[in-house]
Amino acid sequence: METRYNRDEMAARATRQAKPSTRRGSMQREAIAAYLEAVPVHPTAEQVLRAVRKKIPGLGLATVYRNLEALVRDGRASRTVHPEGARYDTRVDPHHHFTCSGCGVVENVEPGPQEAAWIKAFQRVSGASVHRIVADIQGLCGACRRRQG
Amino acid sequence: METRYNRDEMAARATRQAKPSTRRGSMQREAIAAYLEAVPVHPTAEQVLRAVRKKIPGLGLATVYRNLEALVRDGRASRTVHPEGARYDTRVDPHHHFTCSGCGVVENVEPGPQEAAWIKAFQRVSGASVHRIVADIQGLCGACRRRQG
DNA sequence: CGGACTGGTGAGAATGATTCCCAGGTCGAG
DNA sequence: CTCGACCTGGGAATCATTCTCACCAGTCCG
Repeated sequence: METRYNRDEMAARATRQAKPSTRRGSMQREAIAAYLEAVPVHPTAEQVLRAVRKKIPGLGLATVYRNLEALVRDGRASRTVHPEGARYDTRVDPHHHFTCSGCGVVENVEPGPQEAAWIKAFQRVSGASVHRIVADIQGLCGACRRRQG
Repeated sequence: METRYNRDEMAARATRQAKPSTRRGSMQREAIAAYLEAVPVHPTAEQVLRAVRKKIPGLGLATVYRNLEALVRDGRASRTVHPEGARYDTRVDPHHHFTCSGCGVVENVEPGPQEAAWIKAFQRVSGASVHRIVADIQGLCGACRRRQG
């Protein structure tokens, strides 16, 4: 209950968008998308909630999940499963992830040059068709490596 | 309560194992390990429970999780996170997974030949050290491809 | 033999992430 | 202004996983 929309924000969003007839997204959704784009880490839903609540104090967790799911469905974000909860990301083109087992940070990694050939060979041998490939590289980032051993 | 150990099974296990003094594992653990090794799919904990209960009817879910965790800790199995629950596997050497989005089956994929060079380049550029790399290839397996489109 | 100890067990409670449900609020069209 | 489509926040519900606990089998020590 008590939705308390912010008129100014809504107006600003409407201005930003080209189409006034079909209302797409909401202040909450755009705030979530903006946060995702602004932040280099790959946050969990909980992290998104905490961060966006600074802009929209009443924000609910269900709304965060709902909008993250919508962003993924619309191709504006991608979701990656991780041992400790799903991570979200605005990059939707093919890329991989590096996870530091020291500090838990997740960074993007560019695809390798020979990956396509490997996939092609796999498709030929197995008879399967490949839609996408996601690699998770696990290790210690430079900072953690220096700090630890 | 009511543990109801099966004497014959316990004896058989003891005979199978070389060391009689240090008791390692239990009938339940060995049954779980045997199932994992026998099955080509990458089962979830729930699937393991259902299958091994045919041998050990009273088996509890907590025991399955406990022993899967122990097997992973001892390097006898590996665990992979997946959008729908964790999957377990007796292969512990470097390899990747193919997931069919049609039937949900998970198959092993051998590492590509140029993977090592790619990792080496990544380590050089990022300053990180890599422990392991797990790729998940998503697509349609041959059977689902023929059945669908 | 007998009793303390260890390690494993099954049941059910607890947890944590995610989704569902619902009674609203907001906006645009008519 | 009213209607309807869409979206919201909160709390209940769900689901996988972990924790807690009373208990039991085998071992060690006397």
